[in-house]
Amino acid sequence: MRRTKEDAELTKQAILKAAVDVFSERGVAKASLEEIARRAEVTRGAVYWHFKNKMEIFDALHDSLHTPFIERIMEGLEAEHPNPVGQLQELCTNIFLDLDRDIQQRKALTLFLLKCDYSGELECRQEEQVKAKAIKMQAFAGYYKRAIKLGHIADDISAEDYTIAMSCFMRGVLHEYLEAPEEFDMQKRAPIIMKIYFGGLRTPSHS
Amino acid sequence: MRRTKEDAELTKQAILKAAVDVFSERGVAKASLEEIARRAEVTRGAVYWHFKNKMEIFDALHDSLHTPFIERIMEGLEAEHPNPVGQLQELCTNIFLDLDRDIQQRKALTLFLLKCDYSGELECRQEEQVKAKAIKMQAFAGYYKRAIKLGHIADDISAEDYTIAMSCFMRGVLHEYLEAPEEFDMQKRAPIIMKIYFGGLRTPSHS
DNA sequence: TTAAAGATACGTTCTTGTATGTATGTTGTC
DNA sequence: GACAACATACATACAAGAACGTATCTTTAA
Repeated sequence: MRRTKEDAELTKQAILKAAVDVFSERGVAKASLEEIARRAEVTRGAVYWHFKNKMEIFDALHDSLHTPFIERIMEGLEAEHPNPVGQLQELCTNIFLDLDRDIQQRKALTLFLLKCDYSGELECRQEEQVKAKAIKMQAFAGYYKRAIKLGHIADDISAEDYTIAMSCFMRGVLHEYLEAPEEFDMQKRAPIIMKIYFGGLRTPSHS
Repeated sequence: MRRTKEDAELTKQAILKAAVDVFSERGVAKASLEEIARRAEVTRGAVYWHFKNKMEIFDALHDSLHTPFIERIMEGLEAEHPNPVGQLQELCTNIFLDLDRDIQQRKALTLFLLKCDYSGELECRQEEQVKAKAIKMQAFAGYYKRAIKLGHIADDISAEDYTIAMSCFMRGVLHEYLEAPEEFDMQKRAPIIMKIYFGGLRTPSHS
């Protein structure tokens, strides 16, 4: 038994770690607190001590794993770059290369994208996602606006549409990759498919 | 009570229709057969008469809705076209425009992509998906091979990579759209984002 | 000693699968 | 074409298990 505050924190982290595994294997809906507790080598009593219910565990995971991922994306966009499209391409490539190396982060993202549906109880969570997404989209759009102004990309399409298209592409890559990471060979493929996507955007004089 | 063969078929269809709704609202995992029966205005007895269990209902839905969708994609690719990339662009655009008009099909696709996770019992189903996908990818790759041979697109990238990139893009569009169909405005947006993606692929002399 | 940290025990709800009942169609036979 | 014999198409009832949430111990750090 763990009784110090530090040990209690360890227990909590063990529960969260076990939750990631069980959620991943069974899917969030069919995961039972009993199995999570067993994997963390505690009883359900400990789980209920640290968390109100399954959703609160999910929330805790979301905050500790998904949110940082989004923030990291934002972060990379802060510096003003002379070649916005090139910067986006590089950023996106690196995001996927890094993701391919970080198993823990990959597990978490798989969870949020593939292993749960946001209907019913989790519906409320989606609103926050929408809000966070709007901010992200705005940041991206800023870069496309600059690219248009600089004449790097065609100006008969709005920055918003460029952003949406890119967002779709990124999301699709994420899904295809996470569904079968071993077969995707991200290290080799990321630079290529990013080149296919972003390389095509530039006007002939700037490619 | 319905007793003739025709009426029994109506009952079965009613159950399937109800299942789509309940699956969509609760998610596949948390949907109960009791609720499906209630919506179809029958009892669980009827459900168990027509289907062995929840998974068999899911399979029936999958066969009746997802498979035709895939076949339709394949179909459009049979005719040999002088401008493969243009044909792909048109096909993809039309797929999304049609999907935006067909609520029933949209509901079903939402189900398979957003409302269920394929871990646990549904895992076996994924193998079929993988097989079907391989066939689809091969068909698509054929078109890119032709485009490369015709000099329409850069030849320093393989047809397979072009296909994967496209597949990612399409999937991303699907997800982004299905997550909030009302806000996406597919009718206006589909031609634009397809132009962004496919327009960029062509070599300067062929755009 | 007292309150945090967790184990144990219990009651309840939900869902599933199956067993059984029953009214209605269907088919073959004379 | 009518009626027995059977199959269909459900409804109802029941048993069993899983999972949940809570209430009640137990132990130990502070």
